[in-house]
Amino acid sequence: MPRKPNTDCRRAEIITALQAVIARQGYEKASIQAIAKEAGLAPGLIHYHFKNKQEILVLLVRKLADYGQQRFEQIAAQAGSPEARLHAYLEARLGLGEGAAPDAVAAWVMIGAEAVRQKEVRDIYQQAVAQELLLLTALLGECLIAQGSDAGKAAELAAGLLAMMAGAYQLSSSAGSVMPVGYAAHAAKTYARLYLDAVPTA
Amino acid sequence: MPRKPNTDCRRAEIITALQAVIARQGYEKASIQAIAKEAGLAPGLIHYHFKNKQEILVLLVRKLADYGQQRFEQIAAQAGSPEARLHAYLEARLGLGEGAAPDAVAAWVMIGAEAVRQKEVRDIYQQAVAQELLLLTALLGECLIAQGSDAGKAAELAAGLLAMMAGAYQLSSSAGSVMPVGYAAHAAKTYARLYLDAVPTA
Amino acid sequence: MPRKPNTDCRRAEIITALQAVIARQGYEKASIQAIAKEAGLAPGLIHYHFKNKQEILVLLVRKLADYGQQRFEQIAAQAGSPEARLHAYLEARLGLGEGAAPDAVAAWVMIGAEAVRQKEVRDIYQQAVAQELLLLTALLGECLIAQGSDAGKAAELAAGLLAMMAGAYQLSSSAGSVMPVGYAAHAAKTYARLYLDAVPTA
Amino acid sequence: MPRKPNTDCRRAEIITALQAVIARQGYEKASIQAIAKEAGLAPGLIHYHFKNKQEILVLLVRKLADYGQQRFEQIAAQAGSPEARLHAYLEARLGLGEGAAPDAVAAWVMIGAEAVRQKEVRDIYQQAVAQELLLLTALLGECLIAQGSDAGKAAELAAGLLAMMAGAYQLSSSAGSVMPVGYAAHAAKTYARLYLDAVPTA
DNA sequence: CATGAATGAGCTTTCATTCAT
DNA sequence: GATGAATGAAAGCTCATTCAT
Repeated sequence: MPRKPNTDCRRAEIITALQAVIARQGYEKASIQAIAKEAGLAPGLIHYHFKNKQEILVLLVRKLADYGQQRFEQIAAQAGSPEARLHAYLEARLGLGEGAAPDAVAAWVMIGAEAVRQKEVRDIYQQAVAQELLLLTALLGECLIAQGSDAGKAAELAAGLLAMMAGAYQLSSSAGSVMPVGYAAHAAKTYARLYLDAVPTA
Repeated sequence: MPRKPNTDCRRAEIITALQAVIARQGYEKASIQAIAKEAGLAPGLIHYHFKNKQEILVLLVRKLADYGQQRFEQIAAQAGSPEARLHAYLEARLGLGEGAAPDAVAAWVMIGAEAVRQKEVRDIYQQAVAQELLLLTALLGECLIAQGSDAGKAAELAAGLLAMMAGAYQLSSSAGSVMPVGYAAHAAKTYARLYLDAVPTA
Repeated sequence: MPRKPNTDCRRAEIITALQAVIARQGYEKASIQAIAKEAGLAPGLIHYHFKNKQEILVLLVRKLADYGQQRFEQIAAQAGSPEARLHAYLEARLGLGEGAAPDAVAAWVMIGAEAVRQKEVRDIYQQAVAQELLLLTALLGECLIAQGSDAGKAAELAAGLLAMMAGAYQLSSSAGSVMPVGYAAHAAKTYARLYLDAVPTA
Repeated sequence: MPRKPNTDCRRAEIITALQAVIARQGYEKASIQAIAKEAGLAPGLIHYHFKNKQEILVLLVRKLADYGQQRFEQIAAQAGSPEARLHAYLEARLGLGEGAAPDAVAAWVMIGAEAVRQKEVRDIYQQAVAQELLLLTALLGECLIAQGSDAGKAAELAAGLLAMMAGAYQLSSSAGSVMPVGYAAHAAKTYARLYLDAVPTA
């Protein structure tokens, strides 16, 4: 009587545990022991399910990147004007950045640092950034078209907004107490609004 | 004939070496061996000049924070309109962020991640962020007053700009190749310009 | 099939190994390598079973103190006169001090030196000394009462005997060859006998 | 104009500094840096005056042993009865052991532990112990002869008294607070008095 | 699948000793 | 004589990884 395989769920548990530990400790200090403890598993089991620590990290990066992507798809699927979608997007990203899922945000910040030194992480991280940039550009492009403007300026604004988002994540994790409360979503919306308004209609 | 102390210069060398290594490897992977090699010194000498690794980090954080502060003071000392000073400031910060001193920028990004997990680093980091926020707020306040507006909105804009700057640093270090070239300084100036223009004159 | 834990026995082995090494080398020179070698284990395993070296020491001190306590209880449980118990006690302590368990004696001497500089060791050591003093005082008190004297003088004699015992341990470990053979148990018994006889009966 | 050599006084300063540090820290933890700091000298100077750390230790052991010897000679030089000399001796040794020169006593205790593991130290330590034993035996022999008894029993009593003294030193350094105040000199005198009285006159 | 003991490399840190000045 | 920088070998400790059970 073979056991029912539970590999998939164990793997997910372990990845989630790494997310929690990495958010507190960073990747280097996220020891296998600590991950196992967080997941409530025996240390030896980690290497049964994963070849090595790096593999868990890679899958966590993918998971977090996909999570953002899914959120966008939900938003995109929503009915409503381009501008409504943009607001929903920024709210989803930056409302979250300020307390909603500090775990995921801090983990993402740590991964950003890890991306500086590990090519494998950097590749996935850059892919996620590029994708996000594309999505945001598309979203802004729709807004511009909806107001009868040329969509060409969307890329520039998207880059600025993405930087603002990345910075808001970083600062909320490391210096949240010295920043104004809840500034980020509002600042991003204002920036977008002013910028879009400034693009001349065709 | 007593030997002439050279501690100050050695300490500076070691701090600079840590900056270089931390920019490539992060703090955890910046081993004493690696720092010593970077500085061209024997490993044991590091601990002759510093109590421990943490002390070097703390001094590096201070040095980088002071560096930014000094740059601002140079700018502030320059003659010119508030707006000219603002532009000079953003150029100094973000021109730098895009290639001028990648070493310092990457080190600062790594330190931001370290700040998430180490209280001692976090405290200094937050102090630096708070200081930067004050400077930027003051700078923007002058701009608003110069155009006959109320300075009250300066803090909000300052927070948004600071986030954009932090994000630009982060992305330039970890995903520079997927971002548009030289977007950051321009995006920040545009954001500031549009925002300031939108504040009604008294 | 979970693996059966063997931590308790491994810990005991390691503590015993420390006792052997400390008896030869003292605590500072009892390196983890040396302890591991003595126990026939890999060095890394020591820190799997113990948080740090200090923890092993503390447990060794406790073990040795308890060992003395148990010996006393065996003696106290024996039938016989107070004086017989006293003789058995001194024989147990000082016969031991002169060859019976040189390992434990030398380790105890080294621990006494360590107690001078480490508060944590000192606390346990003092507790053991205080306990021994109480036991000896009680034992002597019974002797005095048995001969119809006041038990008040017991404390003074107990202190003197304890010092003689501690000194005999010290000298047997560091200068055994220059002391008369087997003097200690006899000297202690003589001291006790003369002292007790000198206390007036009520 | 040649400098006046101050080697002898420097060496004495360094030896005294080792005594102070060893009393607090033990020999292993008495680093050259710590000794130099205690003596108010530059670290490099230590090895100018001494071949190595061991040499300082050896000289300290000699110094402490000689110190005891000198004290005895002063006593021996005093006029008075053998018994008066014995009392003066015990007072000198054990009054000292209970607070008068805790520095020297603690250092001696540490050296006793070091003697267990270092042959070179052990040799000097044993020599000092043997010498002390001889002195004490002689002193007690005089007392016995003065009372018309045979001096043969002196050695046995001397050994017991020496152990009591060594133990009093050990306990005053490591567990002074749990022992009765000032017990040692009195206990030793009582022990000697009772023992001497019990030896039959010829 | 699961457990937890075991291994050994690598880290930070301490320190006796040497040596240029 | 004197200074203090410099060296390199060890120490304690952490940890990814392996493996017997």
